[in-house]
Amino acid sequence: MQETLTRDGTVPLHTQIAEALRIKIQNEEFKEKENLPSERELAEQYAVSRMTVRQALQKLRHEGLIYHERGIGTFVNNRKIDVHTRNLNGFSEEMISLGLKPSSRVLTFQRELASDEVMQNLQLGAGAEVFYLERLRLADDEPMAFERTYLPAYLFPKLEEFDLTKNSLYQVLVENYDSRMHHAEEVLEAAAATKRVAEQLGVRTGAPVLVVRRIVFSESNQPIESAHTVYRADRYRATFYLSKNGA
Amino acid sequence: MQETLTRDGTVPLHTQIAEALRIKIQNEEFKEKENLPSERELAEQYAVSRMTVRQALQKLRHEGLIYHERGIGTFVNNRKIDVHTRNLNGFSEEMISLGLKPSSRVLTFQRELASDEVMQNLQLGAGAEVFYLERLRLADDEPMAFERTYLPAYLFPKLEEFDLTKNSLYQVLVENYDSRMHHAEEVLEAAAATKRVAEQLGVRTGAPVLVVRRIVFSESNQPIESAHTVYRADRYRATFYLSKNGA
DNA sequence: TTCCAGAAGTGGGCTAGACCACTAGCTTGT
DNA sequence: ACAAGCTAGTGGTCTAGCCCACTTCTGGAA
Repeated sequence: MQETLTRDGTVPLHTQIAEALRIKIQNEEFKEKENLPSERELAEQYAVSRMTVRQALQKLRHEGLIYHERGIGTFVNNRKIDVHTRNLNGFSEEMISLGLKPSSRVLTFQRELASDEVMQNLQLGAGAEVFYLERLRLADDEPMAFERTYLPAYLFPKLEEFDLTKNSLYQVLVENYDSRMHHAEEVLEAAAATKRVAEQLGVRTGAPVLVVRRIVFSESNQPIESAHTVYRADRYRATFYLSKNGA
Repeated sequence: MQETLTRDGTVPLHTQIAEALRIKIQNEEFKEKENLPSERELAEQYAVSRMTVRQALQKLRHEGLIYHERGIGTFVNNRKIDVHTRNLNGFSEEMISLGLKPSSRVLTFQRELASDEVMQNLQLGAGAEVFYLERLRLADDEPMAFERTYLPAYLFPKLEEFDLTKNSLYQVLVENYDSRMHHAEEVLEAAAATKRVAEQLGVRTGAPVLVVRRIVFSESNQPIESAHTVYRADRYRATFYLSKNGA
């Protein structure tokens, strides 16, 4: 049973193998035997070295899709479907994955001097300018969150020309500035809605809200965005997946 | 400059190398040149194969300590210190890492029939029994959180004999049942404090609180614990680190 | 029938090479 | 002075093996 891989060097073999296995896992093709073929079997099937197979498996293990048991084999992690694990996506992508229709109402969008807090978050020098974007985020046309976003102005020239009502901010950044987010720090806390936020969200003043502060970094660890999002507690909850050591 | 490793097979070489490099990074020994030696140099220094070095580096890269630039080299990620990233630790460990003194007041500790929700969370069958542990968690002798914990009774016989006022629950589980947590799912939401919780936490009824629901799994993906923790919003915030794809 | 030793199979670890794409700096020719 | 091309060095990928610790199964001895 020879599986075929593209060997023109455009896509690494271990990536192709990982993708192929990921699909088979999603289709539950291993469910009968409850486990994957051994590393040596896979190496033979794909006609690659065992090290390459191990590299592919490691990727899947890191994602929590599979786990190894020494001396026994490799197994599919049949944990309940990730209803929605919070990851490095923007609001739009997140709502879509939840089956909701995202939209935005831009309340403010201007270039301004960075405040001390923003300067520190974005690691900017004194006098640096930022884009300030204030949006009401809707899901199925109902208010879901109130968001304040700061972006270093020098990184995104002419950002003001884009329509952020329809487009995902992250999409604009990737497509027009080739700016990809790589990792982020988030701080979550509970708070009571202030008068202004309560009015926008359509809840009473003092109602509980979930506040998420997020700083997004590029691959070279440069801060790209600093955001402050206030979610309605009755409509939103954040799900995380935690793992030990990561190995 | 030959670095020495223990080669008796007790600790994998790549682990030793990763540890050695981690220490050097923390001591900022690479700061002058701003980068690490090349993989080939490291292989020579430690007298191992380059693949082994790469394995060590991959571990560090996963932790966000370093990053690679193709054709250039490997660099230390000089991001600000992780003040406190939420990870798979219990309350006690978390408070200690924050520099606070943890303690507990056990309000309830009994064996009981699992409710439907708990049954589902812990993947138990009908009629299964669980330990129910209700604790007020203190930091520096001030109320920080109100916690309800459920554990499958069949996994932890005689759990009732331990003093959970002084000891960390996770410590008891590891030391006495060899039960190690491997990963967890957490759901965070904001809420208003109920009367009972408010009294225990010493806040007014309706004050905002951060509710964390956590299910902890073993390495073989078996649910070990289901917890529901209500944190005072004015004393606690949760910090997470998010990364793309994990590669 | 029971028990135990061995064999076979598994993932974990490691080696000593190889070729590739990419970057930066140097050299050389204009 | 400048640009083009070369070269050395880097991480990315891959190979074809090897030994180890561990589990499970199986067949033979007690």
